[in-house]
Amino acid sequence: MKYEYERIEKKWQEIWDKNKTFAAKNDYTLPKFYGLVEFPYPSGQGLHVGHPRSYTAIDIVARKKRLQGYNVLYPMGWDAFGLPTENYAIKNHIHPAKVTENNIKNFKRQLKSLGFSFDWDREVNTTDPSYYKWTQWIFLQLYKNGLAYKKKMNVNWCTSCKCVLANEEVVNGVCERCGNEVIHKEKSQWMLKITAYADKLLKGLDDVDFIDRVKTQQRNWIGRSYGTQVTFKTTLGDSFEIFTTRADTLFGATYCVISPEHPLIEKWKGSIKNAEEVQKYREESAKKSDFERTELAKEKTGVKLQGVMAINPVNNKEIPIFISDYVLISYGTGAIMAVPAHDTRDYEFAKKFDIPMIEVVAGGDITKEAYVDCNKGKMVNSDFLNGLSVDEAKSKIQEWLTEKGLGVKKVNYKLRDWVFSRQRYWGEPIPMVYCEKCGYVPLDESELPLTLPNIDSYEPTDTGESPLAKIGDWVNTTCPKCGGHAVRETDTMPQWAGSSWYFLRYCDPHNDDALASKEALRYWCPVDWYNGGMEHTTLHLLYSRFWHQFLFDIGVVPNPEPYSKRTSHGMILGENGEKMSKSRGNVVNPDDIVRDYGADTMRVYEMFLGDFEKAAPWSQSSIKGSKRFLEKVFALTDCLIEGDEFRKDIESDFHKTIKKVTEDIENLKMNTAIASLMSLLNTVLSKGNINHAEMKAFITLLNPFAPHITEEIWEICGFEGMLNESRWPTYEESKCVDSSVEIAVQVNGKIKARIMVSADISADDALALAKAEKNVFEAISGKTIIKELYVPKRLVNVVVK
RNA sequence: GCGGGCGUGGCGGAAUUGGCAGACGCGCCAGCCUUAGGAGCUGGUGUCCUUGAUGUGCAGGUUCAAGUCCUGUCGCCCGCACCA
Repeated sequence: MKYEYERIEKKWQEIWDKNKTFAAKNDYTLPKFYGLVEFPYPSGQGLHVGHPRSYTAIDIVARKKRLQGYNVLYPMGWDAFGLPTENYAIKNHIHPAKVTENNIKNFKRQLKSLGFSFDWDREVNTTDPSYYKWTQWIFLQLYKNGLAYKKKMNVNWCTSCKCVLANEEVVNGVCERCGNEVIHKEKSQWMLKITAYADKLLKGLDDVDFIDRVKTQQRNWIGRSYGTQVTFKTTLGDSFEIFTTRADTLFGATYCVISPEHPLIEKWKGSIKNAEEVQKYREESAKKSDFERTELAKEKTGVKLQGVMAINPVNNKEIPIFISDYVLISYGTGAIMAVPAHDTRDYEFAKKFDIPMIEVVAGGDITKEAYVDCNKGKMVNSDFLNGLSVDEAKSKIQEWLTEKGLGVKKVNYKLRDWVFSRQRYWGEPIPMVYCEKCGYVPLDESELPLTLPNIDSYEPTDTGESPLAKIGDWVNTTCPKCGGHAVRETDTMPQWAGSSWYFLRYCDPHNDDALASKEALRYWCPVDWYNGGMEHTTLHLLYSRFWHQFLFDIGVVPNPEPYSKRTSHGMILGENGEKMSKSRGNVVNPDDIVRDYGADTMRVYEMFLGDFEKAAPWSQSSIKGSKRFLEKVFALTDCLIEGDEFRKDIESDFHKTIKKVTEDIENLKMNTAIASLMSLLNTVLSKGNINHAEMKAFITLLNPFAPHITEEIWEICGFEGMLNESRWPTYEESKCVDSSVEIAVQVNGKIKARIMVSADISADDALALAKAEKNVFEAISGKTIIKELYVPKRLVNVVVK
């Protein structure tokens, strides 16, 4: 019989749709499994072959779990707010809502054509007012708990999107989305106080099963460091604070540096003799974009302040103060003490400005370079610290500073608060109004959702105001507090808002009274397994953990952490090994693959093409291998024979494969799971036929990977019911071993022979058999045996001299 | 610079975690079938000269035994990037 994938796949997709085969049950007594993949942004380009890599992998897990008796929730939805849609809408004069609707339709068709077992009854859409009502509700809770605030600040401004970006959205000084220049602009923005959760976000990582690189990346991003905040007095009679992790080197501090944005400069204006020069430097660094600033990072610049000196608290020596943009206003106190002998940046700066150095840790050669990694050295030139190790000196100086009230222990983070407002149309309106009398006032929860007004023109403005600002009817409103005139906030939320909690909505997607019922959340949360891209580690993944921990703190969700387990897939590259992109012309369209090879082949191929976690190039010729495999599997229906048990001679092959596939799926080793199924198929084919028991086991194991063809074979064979209602096969450990095995015989570690022995042979017998082999006998005769080893089921090694 | 990861046939990749390197697939070669093959089937396929040597980026080391562990070194990828 010919393998007609097109007919078979269409047939089963319709049956699954009609029967709602994969709808999660609302029976909260069953053991549950919640598998999650990142819901896509429905772009105009349609599905990328990268999407199915992640979706197929968790689909395989979900389908296996169902066969193992779990109540499985495997949902799908649309992260549909966002700039590309808005830009497309502007260009083509179609409303973004309409563009979104069309794109979703196309995405949904594509996803369905791949046979994913999503529960389509729970589909969510972040642009649906009944959904973003709850996104806005969460924002109000954040506001009421002091975690949302408005602040005038220097923000990242994308010159092309005409919109503010979060720090996480600026990549190498350019806009993450469009690649255009990002500059600094002073604007008043809504901020979310993610820094208040820095410690919780770090601590939570200890309790979850995330792959290490995700944990490490989040830890580095949060960037906690322990140090000391030290007070430096100045010759003007005032003082300022610096932050250092190396208080032990205080005696080596020969100057201080403050950031160009530091408020002290304004304060000292009257006393600074070179005010003009200083002002010029400040203006220059303000003009620099992030990109320029990092580019120029190699050569240090700065200006010495004339007329004010800092006083080193440990020895009361006067040292100069510089301003330089290598000190960031956003980290620590925006001021540092510089120890050129033991810090490479300070060293470089001191060389350029000819500032003296004092070695305070012996062991390096400071005429050549800064001695930074000096844990082995002893303190010198440091008065009461002399002779101590660095660690000893750290605690001693800390004690001393505390006693004199000159320095306190301090923890600093690299993490910044989250810039939450965007000056664009296609996002959730922020449910706040501004009243002249009352200031910012939150909308009453009963007013939610605050829907986006339907307008004709949503072009961004050059002034940096949201397009919503132009709609008088919408903007002008009354103050919920005093009833007087007020104006609405016209900025919208960033795309990350809707995706920060979507997995909660899947639990109970049609609830009008809450983001989801308590019962549903208690049953389904946390997500048991979440797979997604590494690129979201410090964006979506971190943001959603923050929101979730907050929702836990206010009693909305039952667990502090949203995801028990997080894995990540590698990218699928173009055939030439480069990233797939339109401009490189190496894009593969999933529709073409489904049409030419079938969904099952596509699924098997994407799982077989390499290590799941690593990037792998697409290979059009390799797909054929997966197609051939499925064709051979289908042809098994022509050689089916009776038999309700595995035949003895191939029984262990089946048990071993069941074990391997079962374990490999849990470890995302889909490539080796498929390889073992291919091997088993080859074994069966060499026998010439397959019996009922063997067929059932084989196609059940293959079902999660290739669901359509296996369901069809089940029907052709006349097995009872449907495959998706059957059970995952089990194995017996005792039957996974062969009774006799081939072992290698080595003499001095070199292979001389291979012999068949029974699996439970004794060491003595194995050695005796081995030494009787001709090659072995010749190699050892006349020599002294020093050592004899037998590694059960592996090898024998005879060591001679 | 810091952090994470990786180097195995012509290619994608396996290797029970120290125990027969190259599973499985692609490609390639030969044969069969065919008017034909970008189809199918069978067999072969790390390298080198036949015997049997050799082989996991390179150089050392530990061990009866190293792709796997240790030291050094070279190269590549990802993330962060003046975080004091």
